[in-house]
Amino acid sequence: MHNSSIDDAFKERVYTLIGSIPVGKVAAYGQLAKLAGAANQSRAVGRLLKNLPAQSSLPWFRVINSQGKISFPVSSEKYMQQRQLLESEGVMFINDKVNLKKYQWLEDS
DNA sequence: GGCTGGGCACTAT
DNA sequence: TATAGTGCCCAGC
Repeated sequence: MHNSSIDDAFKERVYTLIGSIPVGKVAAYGQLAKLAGAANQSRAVGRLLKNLPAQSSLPWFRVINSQGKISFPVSSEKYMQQRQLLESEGVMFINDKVNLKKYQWLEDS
């Protein structure tokens, strides 16, 4: 309905998951939501990242959308910062997007 | 304190 | 590319 808030346990699980993404890999918002036990809450994941302190040690930049693209305007500062961090880890961009087949984090591997 | 409307770092057709 | 479905959150009443 209205006035809901992100469950604390869900939050914790998402943070833990993000911290578990290996260097050089990426994960989708929906993927994290599902792993955290709430399949339809991809949007909440995005909200969590937005509220994250800028100096947080969490690798928030390894979270992108299901199309393999960064969820910011291509010319924005945030976009370039995120892209640079990923490229510095060996994640390559082709036409502003990542090859998920190659770089998506598979929880089991 | 309760409701509503609108904005989003989303996804699936 | 566009549209619909979905959920979190904030600003005004």
